[in-house]
Amino acid sequence: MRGQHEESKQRRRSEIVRAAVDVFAERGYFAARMREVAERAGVADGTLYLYFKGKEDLLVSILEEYAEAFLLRARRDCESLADPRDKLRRIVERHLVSMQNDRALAHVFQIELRHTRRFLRRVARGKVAEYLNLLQEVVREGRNGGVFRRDVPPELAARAIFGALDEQVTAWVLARRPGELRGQVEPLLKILLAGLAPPADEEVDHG
Amino acid sequence: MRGQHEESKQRRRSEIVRAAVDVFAERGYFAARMREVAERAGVADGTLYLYFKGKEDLLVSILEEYAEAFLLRARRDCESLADPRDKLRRIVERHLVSMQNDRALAHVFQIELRHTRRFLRRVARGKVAEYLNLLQEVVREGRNGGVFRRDVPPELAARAIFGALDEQVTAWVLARRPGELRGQVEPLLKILLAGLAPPADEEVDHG
Amino acid sequence: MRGQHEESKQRRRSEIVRAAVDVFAERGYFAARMREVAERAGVADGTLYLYFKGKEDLLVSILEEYAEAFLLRARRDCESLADPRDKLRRIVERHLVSMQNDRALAHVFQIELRHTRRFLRRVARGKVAEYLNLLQEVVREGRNGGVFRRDVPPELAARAIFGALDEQVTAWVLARRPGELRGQVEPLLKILLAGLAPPADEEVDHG
Amino acid sequence: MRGQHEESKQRRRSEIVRAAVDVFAERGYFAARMREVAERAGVADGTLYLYFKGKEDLLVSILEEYAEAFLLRARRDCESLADPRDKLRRIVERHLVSMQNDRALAHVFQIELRHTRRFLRRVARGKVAEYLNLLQEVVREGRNGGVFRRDVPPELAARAIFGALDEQVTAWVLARRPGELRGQVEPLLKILLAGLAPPADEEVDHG
DNA sequence: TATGAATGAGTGTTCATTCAT
DNA sequence: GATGAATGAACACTCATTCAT
Repeated sequence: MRGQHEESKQRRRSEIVRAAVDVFAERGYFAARMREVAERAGVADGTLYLYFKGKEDLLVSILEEYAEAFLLRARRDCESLADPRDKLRRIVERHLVSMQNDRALAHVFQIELRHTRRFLRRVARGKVAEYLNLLQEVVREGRNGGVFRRDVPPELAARAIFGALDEQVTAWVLARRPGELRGQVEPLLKILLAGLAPPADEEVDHG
Repeated sequence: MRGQHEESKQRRRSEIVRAAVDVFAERGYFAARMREVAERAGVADGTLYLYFKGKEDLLVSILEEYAEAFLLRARRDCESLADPRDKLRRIVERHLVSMQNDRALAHVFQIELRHTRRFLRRVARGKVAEYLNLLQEVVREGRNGGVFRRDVPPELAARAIFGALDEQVTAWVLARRPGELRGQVEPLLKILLAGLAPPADEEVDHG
Repeated sequence: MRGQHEESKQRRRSEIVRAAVDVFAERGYFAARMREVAERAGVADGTLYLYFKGKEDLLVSILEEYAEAFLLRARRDCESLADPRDKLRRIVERHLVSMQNDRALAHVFQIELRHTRRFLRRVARGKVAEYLNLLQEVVREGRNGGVFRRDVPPELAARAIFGALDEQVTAWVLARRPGELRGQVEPLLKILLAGLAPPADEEVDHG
Repeated sequence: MRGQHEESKQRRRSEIVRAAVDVFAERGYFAARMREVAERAGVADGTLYLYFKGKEDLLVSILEEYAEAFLLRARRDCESLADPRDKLRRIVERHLVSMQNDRALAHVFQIELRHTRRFLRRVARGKVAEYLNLLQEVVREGRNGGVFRRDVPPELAARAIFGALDEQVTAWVLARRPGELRGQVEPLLKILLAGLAPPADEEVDHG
């Protein structure tokens, strides 16, 4: 049957992507060997090329498979919540918890995906751009709703939020004895929400 | 004279480091060829190895030469100012302006220096750690002085500040049509200072 | 079929070893280029490394492939003969004739295999040691049988035999107009057999 | 004064040659660095080239300085003795004792001087050829005097003598726990003299 | 589809030698 | 003569990718 076939193909693809995450996290992208990915996935060298164009495509696929899923969940979260501050809260929480739940993946996201300018510009930042757009949207909503300040450009605010989050994760990934990421949700939110809150003297739009 | 000799040696070293910054920024660290660095610096291939152990040492030296200078200036700034909020303002300003003034260097800092976990952990993050320590110190002072909030760990706050700054620079480096980094100083400071300000309900230490 | 596969693999391996013998003999080990060996064997550069660890392993393999075969034949010869003098005669004959039949190989044996102390000690001399052991065994037998002198240590005698043989081959290999090695069998044997014969005044063991 | 100057120049030259012997013996010719030779001799890198054409010339000079001296002494020995058997005895003794007295030099002679065919043919074997000529001369005298056999070509006999000697030294140089070379003089002579003695049935020339 | 043997492009680094001082 | 900083040619090996089976 066709469907079954498709499904098994998809499953193998995912297995290979997972193997790549683990190998890239262990060895680093450049030191990682396609052969090792193949071995870990339980297939022959050549089989990798039936599913992926090459080594870089494998990296891209990691990003697509996992970042896409993350973005999807984040967008759904936002749809299900009304207050932009709640949306932000949920995003921060999901971001940190997701990373904590899969350290190998976090490693790949924080380090391996940032290798070359070309890659960064064309691929990785594409997903980051989507993420930044989502954050920007939330910020914009908050501005319009009067719960976030209007005196900073939403793009800048979105980048600040992402950067603050991103750096917590990077530090955690590189730490020899990593602590808890989840525990950083609340303190980080305090800073971000206070930082985004309208200043006392800000004129409010009284529709 | 010995001093003159030492001096000319140091000058040549710096010329090579500069050539490396430019080549690494243009091609990326891995795609960069030592030969190209040598040509750009106006020396023979082998001469590079009289001044540096190898390609990676060249990367490390970039970090050391420029990051060290940046840190030194940042520390001096802090010493010359009393209010932690002013210190933060000056650091943010210096960070963004320094990067804007040397885009090739910014490129190397934001992208090329993050290549491998080993390198990141052992070398690049060493300097970041120093920077984070400086930020942490400022935050701590602010807490003690009652101008910054006490309900978030200073390490986390420092990472949030650094991350927010870092992401602005990365976006600027990757942008096809980069705008002004300097113009982001004030809006970013608004967010950071508001985010760090003591909440209205925080108990204040009245010495 | 598995056997066929193994067989073809073995054949290719031998072809590469042969190519290496010829190239090493022509250019010398250090001046020889792996690329040239590959070309001569009709394979790609990288293929060499599927069969051998590297350039030195190729040298070792020459020794193993050919010296092993020589030693095997020499041992069989000895087993098939009773009189130690006949054994010696056969060894000398085989040694000189083998070399004469493959001058490129002789070149590699006499010169290229002696390059570095480390190599000599660990590898080449291992085979020489086996050869010396065989010669020693023959000498010892001759002593016990009363046909060889007892007043010299068998190890020394074995080395003298080997050295005398070896030097004939070296001279032949280096000669611009090499003569016949085979013709040296009889005169050399005269010296060796007379040199090893028990002296007139030696006490004989009358079982 | 000119003579003094020449003398000091000659002394420095010898110091460098000695340094080369030691470094080549320790590291092997190829692994040896000119810089190390210079350091050991207490001169700057460039100074080596005031005394020698290059690395290979240094090797040649070792041969010339030491082999020449050896040959000279050997020739004098022969002149001072009448009986060819005594000459052979003295040569064997000198050969083994000289080597034993300078193991580093022996190492260079037995191994490092045999590196490349070109070198071997043009240089090293030149000295060996002189040595072989001397041995041949002794053998020829012995033949004429009726004390050595006539049924083997003197060249072959000379090579057999040299080879037998040479192999004792090589084994000693490569031995991890080298014994005494001097002790091998007598047993080796027994074999050689017996091997060269006229066979019982040989017709004797009664001039 | 899957295999895995074969391919071959690509480069950092060493070190003998030179030569301006 | 002596120095030693500078030169630049030279090459084994890896590994992502292909393709005949």
